[in-house]
Amino acid sequence: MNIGNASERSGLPAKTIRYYEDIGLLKPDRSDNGYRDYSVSDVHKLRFLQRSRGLGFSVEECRQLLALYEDKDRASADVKSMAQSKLHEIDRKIIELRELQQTLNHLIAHCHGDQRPDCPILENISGNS
Amino acid sequence: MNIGNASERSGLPAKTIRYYEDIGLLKPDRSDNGYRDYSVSDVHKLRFLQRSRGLGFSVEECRQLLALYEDKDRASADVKSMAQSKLHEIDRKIIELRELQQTLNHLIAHCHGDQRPDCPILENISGNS
DNA sequence: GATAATCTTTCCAGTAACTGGAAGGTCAAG
DNA sequence: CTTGACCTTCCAGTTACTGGAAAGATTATC
Repeated sequence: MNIGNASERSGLPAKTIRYYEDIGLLKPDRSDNGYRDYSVSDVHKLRFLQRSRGLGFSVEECRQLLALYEDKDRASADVKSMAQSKLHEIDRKIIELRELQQTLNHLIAHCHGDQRPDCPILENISGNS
Repeated sequence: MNIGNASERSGLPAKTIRYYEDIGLLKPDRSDNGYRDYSVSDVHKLRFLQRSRGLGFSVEECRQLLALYEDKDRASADVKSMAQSKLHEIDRKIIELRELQQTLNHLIAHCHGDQRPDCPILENISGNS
């Protein structure tokens, strides 16, 4: 499939997809006309990149995560410990998102334009867990 | 408090804190010696920035969220709808993180170095919800 | 079959959000 | 009063895109 189609399915702009190829995150086939030809598996990788980038993982982290399910010859222990550490990171991110959510909920519930100078939200907004 | 202290408490490097000042996210006082002097409220903002940046919100989104609890004169409806839309974004992010988590769990459970070329993880990694 | 619209290609420059390093001023300890 | 750990500004470099030009390929319309 062409890049436009891959872009639509992955949610990433074509520009970004080409950039990801430049930095070696994937290597799609080329059609006879020179156009990039993306497989279903390529699209899965792109979609994966789209998500994890949007959730605060760096490109290098994404590269590792992609390698994780591509390097089939890797030792099981390696793979597991890598995935495990990312799982912990994700746990932490979910907790932080919940705290952010609480903060915004407090904001909605308690501050309707009439709050005092030292609104308690200020104490909460930094996530005092 | 000096920038080093603010850096420690917020989890942001001093460089980044100065950069955030450059782009107008906060304006700490200055001591007589010219050193930046951060208030507790400044540190809350920095901590807030540290978190939301790490969770995939852009600097401009963070600027809006900061404005949201600083602009005390704003119409309540404005504030609420803004916070509300961010809440929805956060909901979506939490769901995406859970899906990422599932993907990694499957990876750990099913792929210990002996998977076939078309590992089912590939289907899952893109989050087919 | 010409032509126009809509792809696609590469390349190069610009932006966003930092990050590192130099050159120099300030401060607290010994 | 000097040493070391701070702090300052400024300028250059990096990461991760993003926009635009110039040109070739494909598809739609006349």
